Amino acid sequence: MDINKKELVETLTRGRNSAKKLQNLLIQKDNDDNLVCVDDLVAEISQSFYGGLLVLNACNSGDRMPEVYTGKTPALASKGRRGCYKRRKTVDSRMVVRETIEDGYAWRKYGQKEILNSSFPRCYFRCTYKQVHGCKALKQVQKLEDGSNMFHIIYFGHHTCPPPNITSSQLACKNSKSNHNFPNSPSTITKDHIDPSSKQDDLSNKVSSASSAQSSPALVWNEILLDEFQCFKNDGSLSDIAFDDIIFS
DNA sequence: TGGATTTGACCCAA
DNA sequence: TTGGGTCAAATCCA
Repeated sequence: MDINKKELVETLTRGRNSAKKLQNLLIQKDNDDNLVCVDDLVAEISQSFYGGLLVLNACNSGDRMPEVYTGKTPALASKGRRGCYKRRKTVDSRMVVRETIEDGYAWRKYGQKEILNSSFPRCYFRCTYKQVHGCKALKQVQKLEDGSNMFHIIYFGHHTCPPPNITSSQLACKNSKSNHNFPNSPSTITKDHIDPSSKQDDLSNKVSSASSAQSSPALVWNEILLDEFQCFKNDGSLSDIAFDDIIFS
């Protein structure tokens, strides 16, 4: 347990440091060469929070420490002939763990695979507007094994299509009971796509803010981090820690 | 009827 | 050799 706490502190500290670096980069924003670095930082921040969540879950359940996401997820990519592809570079990936898989964008499911040693399939989505706007955004969704009803979501690439007509503040916190509809999102996905057994769960109508980060990076990422923090806090795991203490101290 | 989803096959990287 | 990412025909549904 103490080891887990130490691991959690280290993981969240790493995320905090990455967030600081990212914040500085976004403020400077005067060098295009920083873009790849920003992506790396974003991925690391996301991974740090995911790792922290895994540690917390392990603490709560008394389970053995899970392996923390390392960012070395093999990935997909281009095509040509059927089944012909190159695995995607992880530098352009962003990972989140959420109770909901909705994010306001319109996604079209193009595949689903049973994953070895995993109870739940991994689902593959691409932007609905791939044809119209040539949007290359992709998304992988897999339900977590820990019974927490949360989803491991990995975004690849960025939306080049127009963003959904919502602001990040309109996006719901996962623990809110309100529902949101997005008229310009013809095919927003729900939990049913990943876990059909969850049809009765009204959480399926919630949205997340993760993939809206492309529109205004600094502000939105701040909100994403705050959102993640709120969820940890609502889990009861971070009740005595302030958001600013973790992220922007 | 057209767009979205399902699902088995294909094929590459590890 | 095998796990996993993608394709595309079949099917579903509004």
